Amino acid sequence: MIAPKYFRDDIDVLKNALLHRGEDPKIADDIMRMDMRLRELKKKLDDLRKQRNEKGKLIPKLKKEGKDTEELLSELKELAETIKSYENELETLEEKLKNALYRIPNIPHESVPIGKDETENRVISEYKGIEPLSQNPIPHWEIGEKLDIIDLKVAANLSGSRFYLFKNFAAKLERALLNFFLKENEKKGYMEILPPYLVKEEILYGSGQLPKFRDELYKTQDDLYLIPTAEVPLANLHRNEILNEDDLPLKYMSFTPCFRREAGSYGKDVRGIIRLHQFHKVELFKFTTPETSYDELEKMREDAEDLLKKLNLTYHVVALCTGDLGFSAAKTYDLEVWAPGVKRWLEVSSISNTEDFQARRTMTRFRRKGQKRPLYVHTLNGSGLATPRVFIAILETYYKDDGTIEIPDVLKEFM
RNA sequence: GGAGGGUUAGCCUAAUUGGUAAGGCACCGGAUUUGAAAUCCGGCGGGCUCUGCCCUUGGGGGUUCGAGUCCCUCACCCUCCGCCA
Repeated sequence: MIAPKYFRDDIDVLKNALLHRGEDPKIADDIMRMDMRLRELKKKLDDLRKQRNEKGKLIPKLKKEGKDTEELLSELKELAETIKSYENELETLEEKLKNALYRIPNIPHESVPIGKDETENRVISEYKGIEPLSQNPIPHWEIGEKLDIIDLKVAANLSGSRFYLFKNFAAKLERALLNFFLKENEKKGYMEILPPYLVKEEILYGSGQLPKFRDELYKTQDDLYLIPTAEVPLANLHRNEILNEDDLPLKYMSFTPCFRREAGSYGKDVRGIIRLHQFHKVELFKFTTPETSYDELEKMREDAEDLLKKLNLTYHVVALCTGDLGFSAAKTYDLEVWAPGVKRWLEVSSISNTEDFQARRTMTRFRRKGQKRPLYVHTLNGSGLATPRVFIAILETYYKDDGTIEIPDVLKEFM
């Protein structure tokens, strides 16, 4: 959530940010107008409440002295009604302002390239892994069928399209990958959290999925939502807390399934297991101070890259442009792995600094030594990493023409 | 699902028939000290346009001039019963 007070002097900063993201900048005017009226109302209410408190204290005093309180009581009754009506107006306005603010995306960092959509993203580095072991790499679904380890037909019978079912070697390889990720990340100081997979609505407001992306979420009859990523529970881990500066940065990771409705992606990635309603991911998450968050972003990117390097896979790093940036992010790197069978770059990690955007929504703060006022932390998230997309790259890269799959060395202990 | 008990600032604990949240511990800063302990002073929920004011007793609502206190409702925790991997 953005803070209106930062734009009081220069509303164009906000308008430009909205423009670069492809949003209507007009909403900025509405917000500043509401912000101004809100402050007026608060001031007015403060004064009225002060009057009420001061005069109310006189009542027991007058009674003790045996004096008549009737006149004062009727005055106070009127005052109470005035206060009530201002309170009603304030409440309505706060609701309206919050509603508007909840729908404003984060302000892009100055280093983010300006662009309208994903075509203007920038590839900033490329890592060359092992050459495909097959002369003529084939798509993972063909490998899966040949070896009888992926059964999309049964998955469709059980759950419909965009679900997968792994058998035997495939099931083991996916599990090995996830265990490998967890072990490597733990070495880098991320503490493992196993969170609930069902969360309350307000938790999704905190991380930024709601109110704008309701269509992407599965909701249960008890008004709990299936998490689309472990970022959701992790971002809310220290909700309403004031952390110690000495404890920062806090580094967490979670392995969870991720559930996404993928509404509006009909006809996209229909073959194979590239786009799914359920997949698995190890998520990395950090709570940092404002001045270290961009260094921590680079470190998190290196941590995620390290996993792909150890698997010896070809990948590149993409700096997202303003038009392709996610709602909560101020800056994002995508890691895309090369899948030689489908001949495509597949996004396996999206690493973002949300600055204080989520912290404002979740009220996650820290106190600096010797300072009274608590400050908002910065939060960062990134996959480290997601299956089965990494699985796809491994299958298509390590499949040999003799019909066997070589297992990367680092995975052997997990098989 | 049913019955009962509970929730006051990081923790612990008060608050006459309803009168405007009192203390303790811990922690932080300062004084004192060769240093430490002890002691003393100050701070120790949040916000603001900050000499001051407003809000804050699990959340929301109601009664009232005024609610920690009375009423309704929800959440969470504990105990027991039932069901259950």
